[in-house]
Amino acid sequence: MLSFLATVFKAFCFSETLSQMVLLLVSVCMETPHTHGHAHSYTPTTGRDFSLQMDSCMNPVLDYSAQMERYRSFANFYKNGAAPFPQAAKIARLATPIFPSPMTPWSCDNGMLWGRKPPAVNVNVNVNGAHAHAHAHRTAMPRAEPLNVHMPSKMSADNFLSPLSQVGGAECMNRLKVPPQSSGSSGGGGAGEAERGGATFGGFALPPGVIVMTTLHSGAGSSVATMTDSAFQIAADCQHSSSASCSGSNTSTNATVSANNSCSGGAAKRKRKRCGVCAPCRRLINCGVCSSCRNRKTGHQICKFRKCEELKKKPGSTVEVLNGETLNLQHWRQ
DNA sequence: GTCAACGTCGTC
DNA sequence: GACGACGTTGAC
Repeated sequence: MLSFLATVFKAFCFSETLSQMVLLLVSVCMETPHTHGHAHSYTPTTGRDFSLQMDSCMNPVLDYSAQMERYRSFANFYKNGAAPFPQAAKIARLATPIFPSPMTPWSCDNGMLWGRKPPAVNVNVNVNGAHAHAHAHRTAMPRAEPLNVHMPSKMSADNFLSPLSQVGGAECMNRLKVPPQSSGSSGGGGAGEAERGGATFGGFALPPGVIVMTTLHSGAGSSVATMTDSAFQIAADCQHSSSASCSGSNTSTNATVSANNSCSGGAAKRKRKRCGVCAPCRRLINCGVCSSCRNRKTGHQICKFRKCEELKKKPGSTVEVLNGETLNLQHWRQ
């Protein structure tokens, strides 16, 4: 009987609505034990029985305050220097912001999310003054707003999933559906689509603010939470603005970009712009625990996990090709 | 003016 | 090379 109920519930969770799906996934992930060595108040269940898993899945959601306490304990743990901050691989696993709400899981001086519209992204990377069109038709990153901006106001106080829960499955899919990438978006389809088009989940795109979690239930009943690269980030807004090119754009943003970049030709050294398309650029959340985040006030540096891949390289060392791939010239010459 | 963040420099 | 501090730029 329990097995039957478990099966029914499992099917329900994975088919009814995305919200219920995410609820389950987040709950499972909350159960994922972490390895940074300090004790927490909750007791992870091993999942011998699915009904037990269900209990363990639901409790973290129901007991939201307890979960927030857990997150805060993480923050205090690292903030107090109780242990060296784990390296990147560990960060992705431990510091994954499984945020069940717009609330910040740990204190961060910038509130984890961008609070203002990012500056226009770099739409062309040039070498020797020659410009290349940005492959993505976007002139600026979409404004990253607190998640509850997009949600009904009552949501934050009650259930972070309620807005999604209030819609049926079909409507939910419609809401989540991101307009398909324009075929004219520089012809960069194929492998790069997922990268530019935001996170997808089970064949449908996810809107900004949805954290993608995937779980694998092994035959032994143990729940394993895995994450895609996009899981750590809030899916980027897929809305692309008008084509960004040095010659064709008539938007003010593009005009600015053009003026600020090589199209103006041999301008003095200027701040480079984030490419806006690499994975770090599309990440909207500051990790809150890296050195850049911790030293935000004095370091003036962007979160290490949001540092543009292009800006990490030395100026002039890369060239962007039309299909969106970036080639390292130094490597290219070898 | 405020704020985010790039560039640069000094230190380790 | 990594890191932190600071000046500065650019968007708002």
